[in-house]
Formats: sequence, structure tokens, C-alpha cells
Amino acid sequence: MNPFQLIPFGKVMGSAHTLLVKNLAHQLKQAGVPLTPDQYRVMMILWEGDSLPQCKLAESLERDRASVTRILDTLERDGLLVRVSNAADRRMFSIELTELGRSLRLKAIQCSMAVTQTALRGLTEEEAAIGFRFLHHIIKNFKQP
Amino acid sequence: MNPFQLIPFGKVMGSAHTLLVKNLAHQLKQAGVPLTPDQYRVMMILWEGDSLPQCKLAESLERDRASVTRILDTLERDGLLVRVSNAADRRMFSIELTELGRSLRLKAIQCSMAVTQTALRGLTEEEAAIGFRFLHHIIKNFKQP
DNA sequence: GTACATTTGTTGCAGATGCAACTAATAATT
DNA sequence: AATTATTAGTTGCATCTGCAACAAATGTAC
Repeated sequence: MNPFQLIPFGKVMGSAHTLLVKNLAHQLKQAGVPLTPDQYRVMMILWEGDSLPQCKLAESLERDRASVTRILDTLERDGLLVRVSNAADRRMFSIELTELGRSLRLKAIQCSMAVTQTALRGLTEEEAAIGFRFLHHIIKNFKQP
Repeated sequence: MNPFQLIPFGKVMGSAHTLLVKNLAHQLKQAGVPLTPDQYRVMMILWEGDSLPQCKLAESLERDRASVTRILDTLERDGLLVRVSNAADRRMFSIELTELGRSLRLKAIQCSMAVTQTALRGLTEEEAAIGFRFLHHIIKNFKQP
């Protein structure tokens, strides 16, 4: 590939990602959902199924354990979840959503879908699917170097 | 598009972007280039042409002025650039690279290209070009809502 | 079964981010 | 010319990030 096009790839990816995240933050705020985009990513996983240890969360988020610790601190402080100590392995906690935490799911997902629809506006289903595969390919390339 | 596929789009984009940024941080460190990925993005613009006011930098980076202020603080502290007060408009500074700042260009760009090559490994030029257009399309969608 | 290693989560540190409030300087209105 | 925007840059606050060092619990090896 032309080396002059290789240089700005990071910029293009960074711009697309930044705009997407900002748009999500905006949508969540508009909808009155008290979550930042990063908190949303954590909650998204918890809504799919509670009781993951924090290290699994970190892995799934591509973040380190320390970052997960602190996002959970905030979410616990704000009453969206609780850490429950695990009897089987006392190093770990089970994360359990509160009623409040569970209640935000629908609205938050609607915000997320609105962002995606803005992002993909004007693309056919086929073009969007090709774009998805492109991103998945990149992820795979980084995960198996 | 199938609503179940609309939900994880942010996650896919986030993963690809995160892995790319982490890989760049790693490459820069390996090559002994004293820049974080965010600092690299700023320097990239300055290498193309000095003397931009900070607000233009912010616009180009999709960041707010405050963020640019603080990245420049760090880069100035580390001797990569200097703020020169502008006689014509005393609100602004001209950012000027130091010799040290200019000297990092080649190595840093090589790191960036290595990251891109990893990202795009296994894709044809045509597929990569389609991926670029996909990302550009998303950027355009967010910029003209 | 004791010593060593690994794993889980936390904290300290330096770097980023957006938003809102602020100062100083320039532009626009009247 | 004087008042009123508007613009460029900075600072405070809350959030988020990775890395490295650490404690406590669990696993492994001898």
C-alpha cells in the first residue's frame, strides 16, 4: 500500500472513534441516563450477565485491572452495582447490579443504537457489514501478532 | 439493519481503536521515541507545518482547547516545542518546534506505519481502501448531522 | 507442609479528556 | 468612542488510562 496513505490511518481511526464516543456521551446526557461512555461499556457487559470477576471485565474491555477497579468504584458509589465478596475465592468479588443499575438498560441501549444509526447513515447493509468485518479483521491482527 | 448488530458497533470500533493506540504506544517506547500516542498526534500536525494557533490544533484533533493547552504544556516542558507570542494578535501563540522536536519525526512516523501495517495485515489494497472510505463516511456523518 | 509462584484486586503516579468558568485581547455595534 | 460581543488560551473539577508496586489469597513444587 502507498506509504503516504499508511501514515494517516491512525488519525482516521481516531477521528471516527472520538466522534462516536462524543456522540454517545451527548445522547446519554440528552436521554438523562447518568452514564459516561466508559461506564456504559462496563454496564453493557453486566447487563448481559452479572457476576463476572473484575479481571474478566478488564479483559473484555481491553483495559487493565486498575481502570476497572476505579470505574466500578464510581458505579458502586453512585448505587448502580455492589461488590459481593466471593466465598469460593476470597480474592475476587462478584459484581451485582442494583435495581437502579438494571433500570438504565433500555434507555442506554437506545442511545447506543441511535449513535450507530448516525454513524452508518447512508450506507447499505452490505457496506456496513463489510465495514464491520474490516474492523474485526484489524482486531484479530492485533490480538494474534 | 438488524438491531442486534447495531448494539455492539461501538464496542467493535472501541476495540479496534484501543488496540491500535496501545500498539502505537508500544512501538514508540520500543523505538525510544519519547512521545505518547496523544503527543504523537499533536506532533504529527506540527511536523506538517509549524505556527498554528492552538484552537486550530484543537479542531484538527477533535479535542477541546483545554486538552491542547495541557498537551502543549507537557511538550514544552520536555523541550519539544516553544510557544512564541504572536505580535499581530496577542491572544494567540505560534507553536514552534525545537530541534529536538523536529528530530523525532522520522522514527515516530516509522512507528506509526508499522502499526498500520500490523492493523491491515492480510487485507488487499482494495479492501484497505474500502475500509478507509468506511471510516471517512462515518466521520462525515458525525460532522454534518 | 513449607517455600515459591501466580492471580485478584487496590493504590500511587503521570498523562489525557470534556465541560464550565474565567482573563485578556480583538471585533462588532451603536 | 464606548459598550457589547466574540475569540484564544488557561484553570478547576470529575472522569478515565496504563504502568508499576503492593497485599492477600490461592496454586505449585519440592
